[in-house]
Amino acid sequence: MVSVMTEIDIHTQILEAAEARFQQYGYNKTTMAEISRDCDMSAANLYRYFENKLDIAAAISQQCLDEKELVLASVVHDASLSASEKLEGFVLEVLHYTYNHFDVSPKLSELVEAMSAHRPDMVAKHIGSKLKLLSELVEQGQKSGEFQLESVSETADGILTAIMLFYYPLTLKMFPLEVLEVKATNLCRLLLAGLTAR
Amino acid sequence: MVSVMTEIDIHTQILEAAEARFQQYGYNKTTMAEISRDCDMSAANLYRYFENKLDIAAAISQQCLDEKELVLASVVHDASLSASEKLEGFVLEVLHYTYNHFDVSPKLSELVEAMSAHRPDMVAKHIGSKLKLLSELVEQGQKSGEFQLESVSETADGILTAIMLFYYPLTLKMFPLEVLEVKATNLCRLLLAGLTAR
DNA sequence: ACGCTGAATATTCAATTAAATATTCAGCGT
DNA sequence: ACGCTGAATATTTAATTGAATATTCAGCGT
Repeated sequence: MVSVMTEIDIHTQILEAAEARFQQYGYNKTTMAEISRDCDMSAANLYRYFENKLDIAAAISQQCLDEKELVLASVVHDASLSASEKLEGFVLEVLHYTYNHFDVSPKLSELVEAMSAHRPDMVAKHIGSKLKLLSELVEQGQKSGEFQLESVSETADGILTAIMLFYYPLTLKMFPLEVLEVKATNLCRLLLAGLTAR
Repeated sequence: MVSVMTEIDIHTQILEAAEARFQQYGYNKTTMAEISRDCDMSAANLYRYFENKLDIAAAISQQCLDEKELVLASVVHDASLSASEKLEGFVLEVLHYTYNHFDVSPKLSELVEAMSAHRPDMVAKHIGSKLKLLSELVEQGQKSGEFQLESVSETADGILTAIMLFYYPLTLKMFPLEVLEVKATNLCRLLLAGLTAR
């Protein structure tokens, strides 16, 4: 039992050390030796807890995505918001989350690159989660009579397609945040005009 | 007069030779020597007609964008289409145009990269043109009573934001064409639901 | 036996240099 | 003088190799 506890601790210890390094120096520039040193162990010992460096990055990235999904879920499940407010909150949350991530610690984009290249399933799963959340949101709006639409899944897919722009760092660097916020707001108004029952 | 004619011919001769090379081997791999050889002249002589290699690429890219804008304009100005049909045509045209470009001759993406990196104004101008076309489309729909909306410019901006996805080669390679077409259709339905007067 | 390490090996990265290419220019033929 | 070229120069790309890093593994201490 004690050994199990210890293993879990070491896992998280490694992840925390690695995350700090990735954040400050980026995925590519941090070495297994540095991570192991931060944990007072040999580099070889890291491999008793993770298959390889990419798996460490994947675990950290997964935490990140889980956290993001949690934030978005809290918007979708916030009982104090109307469906329209939820949609706008969802879109702005996506924009701000992505924007802050690449503004505060641009080094983390290396993690995105690595996962996109070597763990495409993870990215696909995340997209699926967001699609599910949007479906919930749309269905709630429909059930409450606030929205009026033909197909929940097609509508959710359409919304996700429309907000894809806010996931691309390239685009996000083309405009200042205020402009992006205006674009997000314009887009929401457009979408809501079609969804809202009249 | 004869010399002027000749100069124009040489210009187009160079552009055609370069375009063929760029299409087959890509921008990066074609050399000024090869282009000049195709035109039966020295490499030095190319510089009497274009400042540098990038300018040749820019001229070709501009032709390409002009052509694309012409196609989109023909959709917007097609009197036989309703405003809704124009919007759907516009979106599908963008999708197909981009898709075919990178499917038929993926090497041309090197031109896009080069222009994005070194001629950002060109890209911005093209976005502006599309925004103008969408504004026309929206305004026509409003004038005819088919659409009902608050602001033409904000609506056009929202639509352009929503269809940005269809400009990114990365995204286009994530899904097969049929899936993209479904996404485009879903998106159009969503947008039109909000625009169409009821 | 378990959890770890140091040293060995395999892979990746980075600095160096050689080669290819872009660009310039003095001067040739008309 | 005009339109062009070959050769010279500047810049970029590609190949090489040495160093750094990831990964493996035999074996040590408990």
